[in-house]
Amino acid sequence: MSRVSQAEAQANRERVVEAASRLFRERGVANVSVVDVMQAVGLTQGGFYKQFASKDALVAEAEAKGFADMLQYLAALDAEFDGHDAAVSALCDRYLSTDHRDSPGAGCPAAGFGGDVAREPEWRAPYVAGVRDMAGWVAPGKAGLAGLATLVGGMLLARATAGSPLSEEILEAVREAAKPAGDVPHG
Amino acid sequence: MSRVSQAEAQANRERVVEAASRLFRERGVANVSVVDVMQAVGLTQGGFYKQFASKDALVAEAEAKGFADMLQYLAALDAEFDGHDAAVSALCDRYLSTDHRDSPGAGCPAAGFGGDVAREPEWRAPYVAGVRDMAGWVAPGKAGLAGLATLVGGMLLARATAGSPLSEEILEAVREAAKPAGDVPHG
DNA sequence: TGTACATCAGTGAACGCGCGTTCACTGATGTAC
DNA sequence: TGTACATCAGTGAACGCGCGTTCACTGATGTAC
Repeated sequence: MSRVSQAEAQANRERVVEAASRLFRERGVANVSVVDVMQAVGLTQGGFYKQFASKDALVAEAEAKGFADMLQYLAALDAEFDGHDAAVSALCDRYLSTDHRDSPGAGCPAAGFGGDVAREPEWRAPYVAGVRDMAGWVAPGKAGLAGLATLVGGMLLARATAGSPLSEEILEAVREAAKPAGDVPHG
Repeated sequence: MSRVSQAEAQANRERVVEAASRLFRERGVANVSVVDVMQAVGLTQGGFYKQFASKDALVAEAEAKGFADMLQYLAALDAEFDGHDAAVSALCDRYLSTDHRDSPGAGCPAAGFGGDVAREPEWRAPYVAGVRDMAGWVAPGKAGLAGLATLVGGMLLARATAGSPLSEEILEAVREAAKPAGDVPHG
């Protein structure tokens, strides 16, 4: 295969960003190579630089894609539940689940990219925008920031202790603490 | 320099663990090489394997050292303040400070190692033990786990957004939410 | 206490390997006429 | 619509580099007598 159509090239580019967004969240940016990403979409490494200036540039796009997907998921929760409070409560349950803990590649970008972004100032712009958006959905102002911090911290601790009973204890404890007061259980 | 005394060798070994514990928290395990660690204590890379089986083995010791230092710090807080509740409240203020945000190498190991440990099952044993100890100090049972999650999540988000005003907003919001109810301000 | 020698912490060069990036090349796509 | 050719997405080999780890060597330490 050599040249492909412009539409196919654009689709390939998007698939690269999606694969990178997933792999970076699963293994961390430093543990995923350009070869890994390109192989994940069935291409060879050489073509990468026809689409991206550098691996760093891909990281920024992968973050933005992760947050865009997350916001879409949050909007879908609002559509699914009757009232925003119920949607927020449902997010707490789903966020602090073993499913989410064990699927970082498809999970929250604030948790999945946080460790890497904390160390690399160059990657912060999409992260800052994404955190503002997510926190704003959880609740206006400080309550949303604090609520998001609890969710993200709970997920980080649950993942870092996965395989020990402590991990499930953390999920349960944070689930109870994070849900809006006066909430009733739902399935 | 060639052979040194047994006491000096033991001291060198401890200095290596301390330097590794600091560097790993600052830059992440994957971004710190064995050469980096040995240079930080003024030794050459070859001698590393006289003291440690592998870089992985060093990670486990560096985690344990980080948590041991943290627990010592928490014990010192209890000695400094009048009553455990006051000590916990003081921890929230100091934990969620810009000083702590900007000093990951000397800061909380649950936050500093969390991102790496979440990805590497082999490194989890010291982390699980450390999180249990820290959470137990914050409060017994689920309240301690949830409280620690909020602190760790707040610090992760604050570090990943450092350089933006959002970072300080997060610290303030989580500080207010994390402190025990009915607490009075202190300096 | 003094001597002879075995031990081994630390040195520094080397190893194979995978990394991010570059580049000459390929050949279907897209375009000018 | 058909032809001629320029474009450029993707290939695959190569680059210099830093990684974790190994190893022959050094010489002061530690010990046996």
